[in-house]
Amino acid sequence: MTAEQHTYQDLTELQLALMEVLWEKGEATVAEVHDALLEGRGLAMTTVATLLSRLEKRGIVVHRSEGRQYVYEPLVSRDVVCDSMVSALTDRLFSGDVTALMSHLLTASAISPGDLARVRRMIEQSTETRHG
Amino acid sequence: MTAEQHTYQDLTELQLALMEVLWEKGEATVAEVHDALLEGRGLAMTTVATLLSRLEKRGIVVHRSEGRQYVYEPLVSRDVVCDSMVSALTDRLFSGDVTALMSHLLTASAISPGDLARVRRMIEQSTETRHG
DNA sequence: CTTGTAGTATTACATCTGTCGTTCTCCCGG
DNA sequence: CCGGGAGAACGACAGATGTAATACTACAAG
Repeated sequence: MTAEQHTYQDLTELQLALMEVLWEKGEATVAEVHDALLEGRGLAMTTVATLLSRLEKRGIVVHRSEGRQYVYEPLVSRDVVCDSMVSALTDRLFSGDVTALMSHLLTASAISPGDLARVRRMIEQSTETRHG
Repeated sequence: MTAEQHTYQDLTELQLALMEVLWEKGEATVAEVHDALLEGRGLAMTTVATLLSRLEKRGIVVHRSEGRQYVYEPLVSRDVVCDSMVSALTDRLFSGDVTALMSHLLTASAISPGDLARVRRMIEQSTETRHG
């Protein structure tokens, strides 16, 4: 349990949207990210460029030049970000108690019986994996 | 499934800390909140006052005057905030799929066998509650 | 060599957050 | 009636974020 440094890599909705594009494509030019985001939000190209460069300043992505374009590529995996953000929430709201989060999900939240069954199956698998 | 309005009440770590005090005490003066937070962070009284008034502007707390002091009191329950923040995360990271979050918690995260057992018990209870 | 243009770099601005210092006010003790 | 304090009101400032206009640059076509 050497996990004690509080360096959550929390991303906002918009930042996550950009990253999502990079994660999916592996890498992408500013224009490509812009196009991929066009569905839904009408951001200017310069806006996307700004966002991307800020993300780079934070060490979350890097770019290389290709011709006169920048090709961005993620430096952190989706999994790492998920872990980080879920952990942050668990810490903030439930003092780091994962089961408390689970409990919340199972009760307060609107979870359908079908979901419940699926989750139960997941748990069983998890248990087996551990045992075997 | 009429849950489609995106009005998450997301609170930051610090804002949550303030709220935690109010939720615990039911209500509190600025000084009381300040004192309760002193352990760990050394915020100035004015800082706490500012934070609290900003929270009020957002409709999350209210205050009444008592003598020459302000007594703040929460307007939203802890549960509502938890719901909101967990939903926000689920939406952002897993497109609203609660089971995906669960799955993440069961695999990627460090969850102990004991926790797993506890969760399984919770699931069983949940199922029974639904059926019975 | 000139110019249009695609694409990056720079600058800007509003809002939110964390953090106070300073000022204003009003009540208590003398 | 007056001065000191306790506490609220106001204003400030820096950093992050969302959003973009404008300026600059370098290459391709003529």
